[in-house]
Amino acid sequence: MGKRKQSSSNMQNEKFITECDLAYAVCKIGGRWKLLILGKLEGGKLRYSELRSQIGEVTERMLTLQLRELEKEGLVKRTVYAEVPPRVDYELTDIARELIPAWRILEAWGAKHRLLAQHESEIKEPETSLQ
Amino acid sequence: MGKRKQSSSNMQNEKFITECDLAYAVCKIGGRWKLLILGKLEGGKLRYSELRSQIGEVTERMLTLQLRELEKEGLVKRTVYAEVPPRVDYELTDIARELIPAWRILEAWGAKHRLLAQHESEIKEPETSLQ
DNA sequence: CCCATTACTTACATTTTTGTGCGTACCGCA
DNA sequence: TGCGGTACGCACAAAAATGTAAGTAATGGG
Repeated sequence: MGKRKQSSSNMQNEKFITECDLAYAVCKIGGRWKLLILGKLEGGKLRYSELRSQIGEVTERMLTLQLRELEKEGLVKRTVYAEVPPRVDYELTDIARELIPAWRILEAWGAKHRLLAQHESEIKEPETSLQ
Repeated sequence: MGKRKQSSSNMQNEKFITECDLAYAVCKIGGRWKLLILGKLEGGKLRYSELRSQIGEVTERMLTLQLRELEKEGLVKRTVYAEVPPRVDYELTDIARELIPAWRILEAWGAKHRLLAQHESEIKEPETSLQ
């Protein structure tokens, strides 16, 4: 999340991979906390502190980093009010909203297959099988 | 990609985050080479060596790791033939195919916004502006 | 016996991402 | 003058992902 080495193989490969439109898109939403943030913002504008408390586990540093990236990528809009104490709020851009249909599908898929996966693991691993 | 520390904050956070169905789903396809692999397999079965040569930049190690994960996640099916030299092929599972509609949307989004992003950067950075 | 082929392993190095803890500016209020 | 609240920034550390270079097994063919 800090600057990256432009010349590393890693970076070159990323460029190569994101020539695929699909990989490019997933890349934009692939950060650890990004989807959670975007999800919270679907309901409307939120301030930094609201996001922080709604997400709970996220640290301020991570929240800031992810918001900055989302902003750069054009998925969220950041608005700063010249007040003290400071007030900043974040909202989805139209570009982000275009992704919502895809989110819905992925969400449904996730819900379905997570349940299946849990079920399977229950079958495979009977709780502390004696003998 | 090696084993992960079950107790790390990182791991705990991942568990927390993937309680969100959407994040869970994206997590499954989020590896570096996964989407490229899945994309190639959309056209049908391919053997290991075919994938390797079609993707080009990927190393054998990475290809193997990503395929193993996709297999664990139930997105690809691996078939080994008892021959020498060995022959192994990979194909999408039904679970993976359920994701295709979402891929199409993301792909279209990626194509559209990548072009826009390129266009913007051309405006902002006139090619080696003299004076 | 030596070689080529395929689909991997393994050990190791590098790069990137994520997390921790603490510090900052601003101003109004007590 | 000291304190509290907001939205960060920074240095550092840990963990995870990715990349590099080499090696392996099995076996049919020369």
